[in-house]
Amino acid sequence: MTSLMEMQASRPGREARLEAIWRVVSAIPEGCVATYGDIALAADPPCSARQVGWALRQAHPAQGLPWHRVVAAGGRIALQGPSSFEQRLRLEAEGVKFRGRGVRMDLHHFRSSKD
DNA sequence: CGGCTGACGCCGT
DNA sequence: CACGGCGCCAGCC
Repeated sequence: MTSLMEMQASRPGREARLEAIWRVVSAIPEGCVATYGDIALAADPPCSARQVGWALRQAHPAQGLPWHRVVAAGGRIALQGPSSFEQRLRLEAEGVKFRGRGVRMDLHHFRSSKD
């Protein structure tokens, strides 16, 4: 009996939270970007921006999640190293314009239909 | 239990 | 623009 209870008690929804966040991310249209904070608030239930970063890290490449469309506040690329380069290339391939180090949020910022 | 580390965000200096 | 501090939260040691 502990097995069932333990399953719900020890993991109150690790997977559920991941899916809630992934769902919002996958809804970002091509050529658009959203911030970690946006995703956090749009998720159901809402969470913190940190958790969004955590969720993206847990995601598998095979999921085909558009992780590159998630940027930090102000359009900054939060990833570091080679990954940040890859993210920028992927975004530019979708027609996303940059200004300096960050995305032109005035052109590509996507907001959930609910707002 | 405590401390450290991140794909965060915001505000102050 | 560069730090630095604080809140935030999951994971690891």
